[in-house]
Amino acid sequence: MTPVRDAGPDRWAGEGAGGYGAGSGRRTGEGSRGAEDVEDVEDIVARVMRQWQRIHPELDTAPMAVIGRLNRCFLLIQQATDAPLRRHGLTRPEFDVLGALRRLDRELTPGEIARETFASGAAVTKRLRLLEERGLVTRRPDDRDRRVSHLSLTDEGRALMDRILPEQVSYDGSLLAGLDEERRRELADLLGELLLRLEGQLGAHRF
Amino acid sequence: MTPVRDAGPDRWAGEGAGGYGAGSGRRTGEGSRGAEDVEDVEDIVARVMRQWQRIHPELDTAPMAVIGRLNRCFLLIQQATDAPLRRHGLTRPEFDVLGALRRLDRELTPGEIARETFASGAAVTKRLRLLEERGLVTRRPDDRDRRVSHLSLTDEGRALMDRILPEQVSYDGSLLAGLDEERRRELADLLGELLLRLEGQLGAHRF
DNA sequence: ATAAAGTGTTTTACGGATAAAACACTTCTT
DNA sequence: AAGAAGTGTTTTATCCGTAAAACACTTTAT
Repeated sequence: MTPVRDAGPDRWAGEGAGGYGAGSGRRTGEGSRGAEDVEDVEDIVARVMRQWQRIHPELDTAPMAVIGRLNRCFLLIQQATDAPLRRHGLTRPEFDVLGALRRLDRELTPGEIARETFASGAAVTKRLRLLEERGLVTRRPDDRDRRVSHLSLTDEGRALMDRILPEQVSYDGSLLAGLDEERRRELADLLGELLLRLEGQLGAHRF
Repeated sequence: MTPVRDAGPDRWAGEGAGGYGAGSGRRTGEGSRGAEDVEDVEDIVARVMRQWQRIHPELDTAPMAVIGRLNRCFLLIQQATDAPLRRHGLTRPEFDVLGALRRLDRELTPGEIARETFASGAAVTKRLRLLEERGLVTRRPDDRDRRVSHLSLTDEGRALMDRILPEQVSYDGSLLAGLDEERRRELADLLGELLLRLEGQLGAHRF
């Protein structure tokens, strides 16, 4: 299972540089030789930072080094990981819904699913309709409160999820293959710290 | 300039957990005390990993620690940084177009802008129309090849960009405020390494 | 008991992005 | 000098997500 592109006529990347414009894919090096570890190759974000530095020499572009790269990594990873999902006929948001139902391993209301997957109620309504039509989830009315219903995976939905998840995780692992064990751990830790801070600052309004 | 939420009736986060479902914002700790550094608070991704571990004890969830957090950080940051842009009447993709024109500091064709901002040609066409109508960019026909035109910033467009960019960068800096200098550098380095590998694997088809 | 307020979900209107097709040229080939 | 291929850009049809409104209740207050 090798990470390959998804292709598509007009499109190639996942839309939106996200950061400060990102850059073209053209590499700096000349004739591409074997796997000679050149070590002075520049990633897209470094190139963009250099461009900005030239225009605004007084500007401290340091934040781009983190945020820009985060954006760009996300976009590349997102694009890569969407492909295997699509092969199973699922979009990522749909996968997220099924995933929430599977990992919490109980019935969920549409509202709970929305909160769990960080989606709007409206979006969840639509996804559930589709997933229900495809026989992956079922709905059971609440008998106390007739506004709400309880959703759960069908046997087929659960089977699909149990088939896809390990694939997806190991595919993700292959994307990280370039980094050794130690660095992956460091990266995970640093991102975890950042995430915790961000949740504190930005996610404060969720409770 | 404090990082605040964007609000919006139905919505709150930026849609799409991106990863393996992410989790609700409910913190694990009990009564929220002062700023006592509890240190054993769990981020959303850790919670989700724990949930999966319970369902599939044999599954190696390690990749989620990186990819899931990357996704989640991206989403939170994206949501946060879009707000100041919107206050200037710009969407992020529009900002990316203006940014490309500013930092490359020369005329660009629609195709070049598309490659530079990782957008589809169709999307760029629309954005350029809007930006042109707003007087932020101008179009000059090529006189060799009548298919192409050359775009550049108007004085107003350049002024806007020069006003916004430092704001945006320092805003981004404030999002990273939780991490000390050393960790920011480490994070930038690790992400840079990852990005380079990803570009090699996934971006191979761009040249 | 009834009205007012609140909550959970769905519907509607609309904007933005995409894939594919259509255009409008330019550049090769013979 | 045509005709065929290729290239850069725009248009079209369609999908998907959101914000806001609408529903369909339940709960609270009087």
